[in-house]
Amino acid sequence: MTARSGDVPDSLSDPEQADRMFHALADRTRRDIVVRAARGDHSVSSLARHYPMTFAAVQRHVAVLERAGLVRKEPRGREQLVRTEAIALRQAHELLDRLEVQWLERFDRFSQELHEHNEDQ
Amino acid sequence: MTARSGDVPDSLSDPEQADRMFHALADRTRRDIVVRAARGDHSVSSLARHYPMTFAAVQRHVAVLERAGLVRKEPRGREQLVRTEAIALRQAHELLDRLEVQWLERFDRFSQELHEHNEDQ
DNA sequence: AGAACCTACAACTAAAGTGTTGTACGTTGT
DNA sequence: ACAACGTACAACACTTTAGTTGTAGGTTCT
Repeated sequence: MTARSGDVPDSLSDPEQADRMFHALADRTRRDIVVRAARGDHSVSSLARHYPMTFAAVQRHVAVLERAGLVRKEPRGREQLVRTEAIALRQAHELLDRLEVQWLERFDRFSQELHEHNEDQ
Repeated sequence: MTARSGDVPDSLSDPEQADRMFHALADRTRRDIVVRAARGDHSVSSLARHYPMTFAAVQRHVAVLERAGLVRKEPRGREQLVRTEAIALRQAHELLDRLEVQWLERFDRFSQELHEHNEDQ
């Protein structure tokens, strides 16, 4: 077995997973759900009460977050408790790191060249 | 004047700007453009040669990145040089930080409670 | 001037995202 | 058993997005 059930999808090596992750974060309601579900467990319907939309709409938002690996649902009697998956947020962090590192490398090259020019004077 | 021309939009306090930023990153081609434009300046058409789509399509991707504040176009003769805006990437970082911090706070409370339980034994 | 190149933008099609309502089914509690 | 609650999911309408092609205008170079 290469992956346990419940493992977080790998957004670092799978571009489509990265797509899903950033897309999931590109919505105000979904970001708010991530924050609430990070503070503590909430059922889908208790989450739904905070937003100006139907339960079904919030249910779909949670599904988007779940497919992105940002959130996990755990059945608890008749309700589903939603929990934020911290590992996925770290992955998003590392993805941004990679983009930023590229920039810094270029910045370093640039300032190095600048330095060499100054030495010529 | 409260904002200079060329300032990066504030994705931290403006939810719609955060939407634009994450949405811009939720596409493989656009992430790749960010990386290339971070390594060095590229015209839109030189960027376009790397992707299996028309120049117009890539031009639109650059426009999405530009509206998100992730990239900046600078006219250079007949071409437009695309440069990655590092500040915007930092803002995305900080947005993720906020989400993660919420989780860590909850984790701290949880481990604190756990600790108190252990002390009872 | 004229050819080649880069960009800007409108119009169009196809696909995906977001919300709604309605229906169905398991769970809880009286 | 029955009502109330929580969830799942399909069908539908509307909007947005991603790609295409076509047209037009400015720049570079001979």
